[in-house]
Amino acid sequence: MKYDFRRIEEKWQSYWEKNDLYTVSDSGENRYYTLEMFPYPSGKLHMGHVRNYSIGDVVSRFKTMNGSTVLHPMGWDSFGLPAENAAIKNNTHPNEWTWNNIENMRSQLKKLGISYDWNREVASCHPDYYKWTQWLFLLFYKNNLAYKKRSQVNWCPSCATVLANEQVVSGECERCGSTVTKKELEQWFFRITDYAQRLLDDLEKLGGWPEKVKLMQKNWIGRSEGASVDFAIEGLGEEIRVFTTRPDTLFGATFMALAPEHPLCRQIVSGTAYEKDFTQFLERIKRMSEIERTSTELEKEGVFLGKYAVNPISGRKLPIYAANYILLEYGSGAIMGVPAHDQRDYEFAVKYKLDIVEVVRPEAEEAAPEGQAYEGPGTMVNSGKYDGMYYTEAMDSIVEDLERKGKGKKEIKYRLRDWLISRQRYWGAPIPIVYCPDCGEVPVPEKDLPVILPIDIELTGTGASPLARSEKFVNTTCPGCGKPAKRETDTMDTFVCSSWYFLRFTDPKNTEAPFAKEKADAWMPVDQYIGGVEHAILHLMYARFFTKVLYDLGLCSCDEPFENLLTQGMVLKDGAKMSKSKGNVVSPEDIIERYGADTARLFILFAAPPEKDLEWSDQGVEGCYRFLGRIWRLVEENVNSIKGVGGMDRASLNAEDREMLYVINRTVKKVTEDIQGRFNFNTAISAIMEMVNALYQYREREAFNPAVFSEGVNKLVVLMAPFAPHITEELWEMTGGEGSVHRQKWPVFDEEFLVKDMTTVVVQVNGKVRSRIQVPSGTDEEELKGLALEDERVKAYTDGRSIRKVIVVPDKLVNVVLGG
RNA sequence: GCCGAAGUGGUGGAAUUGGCAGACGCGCUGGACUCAAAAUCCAGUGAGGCUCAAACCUCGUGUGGGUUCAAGUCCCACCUUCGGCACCA
Repeated sequence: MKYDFRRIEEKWQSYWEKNDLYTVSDSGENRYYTLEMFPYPSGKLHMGHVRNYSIGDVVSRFKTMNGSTVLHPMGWDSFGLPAENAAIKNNTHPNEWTWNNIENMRSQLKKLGISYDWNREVASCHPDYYKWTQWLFLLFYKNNLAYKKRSQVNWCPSCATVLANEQVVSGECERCGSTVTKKELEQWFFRITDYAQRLLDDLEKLGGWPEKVKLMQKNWIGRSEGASVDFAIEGLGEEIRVFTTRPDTLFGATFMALAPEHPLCRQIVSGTAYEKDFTQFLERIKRMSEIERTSTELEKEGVFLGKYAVNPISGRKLPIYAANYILLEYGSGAIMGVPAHDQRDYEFAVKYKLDIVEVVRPEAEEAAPEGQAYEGPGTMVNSGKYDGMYYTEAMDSIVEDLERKGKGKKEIKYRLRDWLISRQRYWGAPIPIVYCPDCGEVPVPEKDLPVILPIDIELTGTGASPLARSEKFVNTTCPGCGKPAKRETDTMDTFVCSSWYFLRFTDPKNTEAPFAKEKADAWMPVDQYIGGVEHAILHLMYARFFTKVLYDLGLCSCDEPFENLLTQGMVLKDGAKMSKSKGNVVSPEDIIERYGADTARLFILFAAPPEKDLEWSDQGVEGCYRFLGRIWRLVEENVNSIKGVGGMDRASLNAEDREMLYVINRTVKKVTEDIQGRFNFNTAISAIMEMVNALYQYREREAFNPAVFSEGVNKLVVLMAPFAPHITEELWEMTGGEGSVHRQKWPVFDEEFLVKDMTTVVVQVNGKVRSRIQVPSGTDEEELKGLALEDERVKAYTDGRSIRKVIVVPDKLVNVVLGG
């Protein structure tokens, strides 16, 4: 009988479904939560999905077989722009398009044979889900963590929506690549900056996260320690507040620079001869795109505003400029210019012929650079009473003096900004707020949730949000006074929906709350989270933020959502990411059709360790298919010598039987360690391949022991089960196994067979391998040394030469070091 | 510019704590089976030298140095590729 993967895979998939094999109960022992990042339902699985879910499935099945009760759910991150774009393009409705895609992808996932508990499926675009996304918004709102403000925001002209900072990639829209511009709008924000320090500190708790991801988050949060300093403006009752990380260089400040959009600029020039120049400058800056504006290449430029500020300690008068390299959003949008010790200020000072005053002198005279700023450590000069202090000492001292005068204080700034969550798009969770002419901004009462996203709308793809044009949606009554009012028409960023889905999976059908605390506490945190590294900042930071807020408000008992994180590499073809435009896409459907899901999974796990990029190889797939065929034949052709064979009689085992048992047990050990300790599925699979080769050889022997062979085949089928779940079910049944192979206990190795009687010890002379000797295991150092020196091959080298020393590593190696 | 990761045969990759470099797979070569092919099975396969053959010898993990009895692995300098951040004061 041939290996008929189609028949086998269909048979067992329906068996699993009929027998609820993967339905998990909340009350199980040793709870373990495996989670793969839920997909956007684009319509078709790609190889990245296959890789992600195959990894998660091995972990889940392995944990289950090791006695854990495993929660392994799947759902859909199903709000978002592509649905709208596709709907306009194909003249369908986002709702219809999305649900069709979900249908398709679910059936593809089932064909892959992943062990999901489908009873827990959620979709973020379903009212039963987004009701609670809205509920959480209101929770944030009530706790002053959601607020609306007018601000300069990133605007994508093509998507006609605002973007979060995190969604702007080098000045371009993450989604469509259009140049992002700035726009001043009223927008909703989440106060993630309140959590900046905790998000940073708690990275240390995440021992199971890759260092790389933690570092990326750390850089993104961007904590800088420094001081704020207030400079009085001469002839104007105002002060300029600056932020600096180098308060020690206060005496080196020779000018002030403000962001052109800084409100003080207008105030300073208002009604003066400088107003015209400034206005022209500001207009020019505003016309520039985000990329141009923030490019390091851009020449530093500014205009003098006609007034001076006063250094609060030295009393020096500093001309005030508006400068293009100062960002309104960072710090206080203003700086003190210290040309001698900041490269940017230096360039600006050279251009406008401003003074350059050295205040920090490097230890070694020659270390002071020519024609650029010195940003390193040193001793204070030209700084009055601070002269001679080491710069760190001067920092403390100057800040103390500023504090005493009420002109400054220690301060910590973060690069992280508040999270802009409103979008002027249709296909998202409506923000549950009503605007009443009398009561103002009113949250929708909990009992009125969800605010249903209307399905009967018109999508044109241009202009304002489609919701804004839906009279039926917009016009409502005020929950407070009952008079006519208007709904908020912005929807939430889809990252809001995906910031809590892992909690919903613990209690997916709850109609009273987003999730019950006991249920969340029973499963959370996620023991193993798996997904692409592209979410290292956005999703993972937002999910951490949400979890911390929910923890603070008593909704759950964990304050970090993901205990262990595995970031998988990309699937490449010909060295490049698979993409339609490159025409190098390999479709999972085709591979499953030709070789079966087991082969597809096996290849993708075998070709590379999970965190590295994986090069797709059609021939590699063939190889894995051949390997499954080899296992199939090994079992099928010998089924009679496997079935009904009694237990092993240990007393009657010969050396060859023991060698076979050594391989079997070594394989069990290695596969176990490779899966649980390091997720190195590639080496686990290669160890199984070696065992299969050994079993074939053992079977060829005339006097093979059926009990030993049967033992080997039995272990083989169980070890392969997490990788190739269908074929192993069939083989398990064929060899007379009871129940599902996936309900079997994970094998344990027998220490007895791992101890070999004889060991090969390598003998080196001066570090080069010259011989090998067979010795009883555990031979002591002295004896090994003697045996090595007596060896004929070794003697040929040592003859007539003095032996300086002999290094002995028992059971492994002897190195004879010759003198002279 | 700053931060980080990686570089091993023809190829994907092994080598887990400094201890036999190249496991396993792919490809290739030869053989068996076959009328033939496919499939399958068996053997070989880092480079070079020596040899009828085997044994054996030399070189070899991006480059150059170093530490060590012993280095793909540790240290220093550099090159290349990839990823993240980027006028963040």
